[in-house]
Amino acid sequence: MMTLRQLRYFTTLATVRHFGRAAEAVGISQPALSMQLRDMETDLGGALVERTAGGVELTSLGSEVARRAAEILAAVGDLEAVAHSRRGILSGPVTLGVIPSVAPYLLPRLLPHLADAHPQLSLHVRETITTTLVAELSAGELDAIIVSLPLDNERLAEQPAFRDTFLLAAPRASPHAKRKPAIAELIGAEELLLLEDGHCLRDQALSVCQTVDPRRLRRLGATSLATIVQLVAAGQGVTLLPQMAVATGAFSDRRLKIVPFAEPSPFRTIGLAWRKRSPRERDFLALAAAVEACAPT
Amino acid sequence: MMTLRQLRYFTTLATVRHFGRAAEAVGISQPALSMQLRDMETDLGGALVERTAGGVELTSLGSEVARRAAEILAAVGDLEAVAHSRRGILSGPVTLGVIPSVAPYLLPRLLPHLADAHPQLSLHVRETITTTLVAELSAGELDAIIVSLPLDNERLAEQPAFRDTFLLAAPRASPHAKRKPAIAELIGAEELLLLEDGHCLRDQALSVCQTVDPRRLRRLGATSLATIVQLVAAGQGVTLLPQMAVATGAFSDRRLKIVPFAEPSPFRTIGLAWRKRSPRERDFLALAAAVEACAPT
DNA sequence: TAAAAATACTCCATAGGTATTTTAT
DNA sequence: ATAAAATACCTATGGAGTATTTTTA
Repeated sequence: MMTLRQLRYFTTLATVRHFGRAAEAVGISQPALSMQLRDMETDLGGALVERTAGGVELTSLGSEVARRAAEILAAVGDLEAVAHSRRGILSGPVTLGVIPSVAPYLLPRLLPHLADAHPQLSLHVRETITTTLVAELSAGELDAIIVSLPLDNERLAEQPAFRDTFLLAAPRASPHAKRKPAIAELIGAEELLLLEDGHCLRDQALSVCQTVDPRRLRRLGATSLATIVQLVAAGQGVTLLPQMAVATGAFSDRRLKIVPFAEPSPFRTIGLAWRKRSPRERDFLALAAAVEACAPT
Repeated sequence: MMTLRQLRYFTTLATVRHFGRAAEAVGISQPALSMQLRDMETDLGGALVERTAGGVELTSLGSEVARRAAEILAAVGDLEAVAHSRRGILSGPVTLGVIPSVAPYLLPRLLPHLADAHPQLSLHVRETITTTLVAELSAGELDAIIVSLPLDNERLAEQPAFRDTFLLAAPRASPHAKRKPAIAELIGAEELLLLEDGHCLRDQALSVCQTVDPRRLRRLGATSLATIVQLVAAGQGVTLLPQMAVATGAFSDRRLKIVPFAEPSPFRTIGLAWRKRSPRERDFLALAAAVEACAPT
């Protein structure tokens, strides 16, 4: 008789295509996974994978079964989710992804707030760039993500939480620090310091500074705003900071001047996204409201 | 962690609403079912049923979960079905329902034919009236049914197999036996002998003999054509027989005369029906073809 | 008090671990 | 020759059975 355990193991194997690594992924030994798969193949009356050196390939039956198994597991996940959400808003396990330019400034306020307002909520947070978050969200590894909206993804639902305006950070001695409001067009490509490729903040800053040629930027490989700001404070250039980062006071360096742009200020919209067919929409709307309440201003 | 076993047990409990009888239905003891349900409720974090004297009632969460569980189990059944059907056409287990006015004349030819042509097929046959068959088919207890078409059911797919014309069976001495072709309008309500209510053959015969007032029919409570024919042979009246029943030679009684009606002969269409979303359509089309090949003429 | 579900306990089937062998490139 | 999956064997978790108690109408 078919079991969900078998479906879980098999979908992992279908993704990883390697018995050993799939076993590790589901937290069992390789022989245990081999056994379960053998039982499943006996049950279904046909091979699901072709054993090759260097791993496994799915048979045509295997891909069909993998597709259906994924749907079934998603339906089971939804069933559990509805049940949990019935216990009250924002209770039960939620796995949340957050972009790096938001996480360090939002989470210190959001997490205590949620722990207080929703003690039944068990929140797991993962921090990485938008494209990875969207992939993991779509794959069901995350329940919701906090990113810059819109995502323009058919299968995801979105809820804006707050507007995050951009400010210019410049060394106190720099001509940019004297000028108020700041003028994006006066920023040179050689002085603009940005996070490495893949970070949405980089793309947003570039769309604000449209006169800057991305190819002429300095290659920094910086993965955190704190690093960039240290460079700015040391007089190495200027950067754009999201207001929420400034508001936390993390960058109150004496050597640094934070200057707003002219109205209408450039901004990005931070909000929540989740899979459209998720039965926990109510939870996610509540979560978005909590994010708005915790947004540093 | 949720298991399919729990879903299977719970959907049964949700149907029969009684721990003891649900346990019996799934073939385990009552305490075993209680345990599984308790685990499931712990898992989901809420009560699924309210324990009352005289049985159980579903909570609102319970009905939601039951609905989703049924869908999941159906999806699992489909997954298994596709897998089995990949092994070749008409292989694996198939549960087939057949109406009583067809079963005894079709099955003696169909079953050996299938056993020969599709040795991998494991066929379970159930015989009852159309309304019951449709209910069991919809509930997933049957995979396909052989009935008189059309059923006019949104969720079912149909495939006609053969045309079954009606013939008049009368005592050799009766005036009906002298007349050829037979004339439906000359049959009186007091002489027409039919199967009891619920049998589609009864309704079909009545639509052929539109001059007969159903309320004036004799109440026989007969559940088999053989019984009716015995009464006809004994001179108690006349009846309509499907050609397939006549063709098997089961009713070659000396005292009996079988007379065709004028062209175009009245007829019914016998065919197969199955759930539209079933992944075994290929199998059922093949089965319908086998039925056509085995139709007695 | 009678019917039904929950609890207590015992047993065994099976999922899973470790060690090893087989297989395929 | 090497990496990967299958097999062998052992352990332990948990599913299920019987007997019994608790609950509720």
